[in-house]
Amino acid sequence: MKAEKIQQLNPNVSVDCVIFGFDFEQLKVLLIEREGNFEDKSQRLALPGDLIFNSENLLSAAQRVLEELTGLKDIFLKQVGAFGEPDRISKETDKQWLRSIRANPDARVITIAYYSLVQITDYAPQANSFATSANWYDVREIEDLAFDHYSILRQALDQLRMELQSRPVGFNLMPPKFTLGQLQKMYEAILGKSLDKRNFRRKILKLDILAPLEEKQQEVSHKPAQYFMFNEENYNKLRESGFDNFGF
Amino acid sequence: MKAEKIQQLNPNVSVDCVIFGFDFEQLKVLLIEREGNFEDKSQRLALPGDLIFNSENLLSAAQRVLEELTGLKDIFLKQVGAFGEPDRISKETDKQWLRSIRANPDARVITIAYYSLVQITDYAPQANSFATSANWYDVREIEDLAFDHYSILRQALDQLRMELQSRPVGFNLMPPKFTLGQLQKMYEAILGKSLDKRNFRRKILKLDILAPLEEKQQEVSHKPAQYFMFNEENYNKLRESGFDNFGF
DNA sequence: GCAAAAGTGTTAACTGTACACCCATGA
DNA sequence: TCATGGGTGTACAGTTAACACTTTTGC
Repeated sequence: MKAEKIQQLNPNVSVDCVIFGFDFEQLKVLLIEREGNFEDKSQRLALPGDLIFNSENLLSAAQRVLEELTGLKDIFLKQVGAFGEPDRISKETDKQWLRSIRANPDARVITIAYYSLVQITDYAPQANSFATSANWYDVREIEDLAFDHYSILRQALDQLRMELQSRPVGFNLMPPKFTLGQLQKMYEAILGKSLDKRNFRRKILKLDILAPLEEKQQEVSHKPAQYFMFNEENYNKLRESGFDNFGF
Repeated sequence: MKAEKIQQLNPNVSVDCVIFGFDFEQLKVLLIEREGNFEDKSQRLALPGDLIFNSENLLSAAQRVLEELTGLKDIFLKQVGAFGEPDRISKETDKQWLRSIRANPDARVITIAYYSLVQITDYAPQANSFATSANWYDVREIEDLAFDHYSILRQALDQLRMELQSRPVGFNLMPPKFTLGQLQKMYEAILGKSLDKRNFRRKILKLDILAPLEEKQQEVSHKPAQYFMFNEENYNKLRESGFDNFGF
């Protein structure tokens, strides 16, 4: 590191990132595995997060920490909210772990959570810093996490579901070309319920944000599906304005 | 103050409260006026807010601070989010003011904003602490505030509008008995647009959360309106579940 | 009798939802 | 030929949105 102005960590404020991905089957979330002895595997897993520097804003801090811990760069993050019960760090294993990495392990910390959606295939997370690994986990299979991260995850998921009903956000999870069946599976994975195929297609197509490609699926053992891509212009327009009624 | 355990202020985390009220005409917000010399009146006005204690959770801190500054007690608050650009305290008048009241006036502060809705008639705000007065201001007339409070206010208002379309939240702003005309005015004040009377009534009544009273308006120089009150049971049910489609 | 807000229905367009069969492909 | 997911249309119910006149009261 060059002799830049000293980056001073703020002992009381951290950021945590809830990064969702989709593998055409299930909704996934990116978690880091921490060093140390944890009886329960769930306690070893945590959202990528760390203290902020005094000189950076919250969003940049979240982006920096995300990159440091997982290698993911330039991710669009959206704030979920602030979390910070005084007894947030009540689990003994978490206390021990903090003592091993922090200058001021007993400080009251409030954390600002952010969430994002990425295409899993675009990012190969790589652990750095105090994470021993960074991996995708099926959201449905997570029952607890370190600190209060489980409740942060739940709330981020709630917010994602809400957002999905008013904006075409979820499309971030899709690769550049995709089939309507894949898109529907994404909606189903996020909302946690199955949808009617015909109604889904009609509704999605009416938004006028998809453009069909010439290309079709190949080497699938069923009728090959049409590929689609986004009509970027209309897509962005709709992202800003939102739609009034888009409940499934 | 008794010899309780020492309450230690956290120098880096504050809370701010956006309290909305309705006077049957306009949407109001509760602001405190600060001591000191401010060229611009808008810079004298601020949201009620202050640093948190290390021992209290964020919500309790917001409730405590609100009571200290305005006398309002037991208000249900809802989190808007965290705000905290490093240059949040960029205005010279704000810096000076902080030096006059804070032990550590140059610390980086991030603030967690909360909002609420109250019946103006129920609360007579009384200034305390460093507020010289606490008063209701017409939201439409506010063009700027101290610190970054103006953008916090805008965001709280956006959230209130969104909430209003999915839950019967706004009803908190009404007194125990009210007319449908008054209720409609509240919706119009919050949403900032006028609504069709017949459609409004039909929609609201179908929610089945209002109960007509025997009583009618008196001494009004037009046809007296029926008074209504809430059907508490159905109202609470609907508050929890929300409604799918309630756009105006 | 006039001003002011209350109260009241209908229609047309649109939206949501439920539902079943044939098609193209690889194995 | 079978298994798999792709692709398609219709009918009914419910919801939205636009719109105008009569009523009751105080002055």
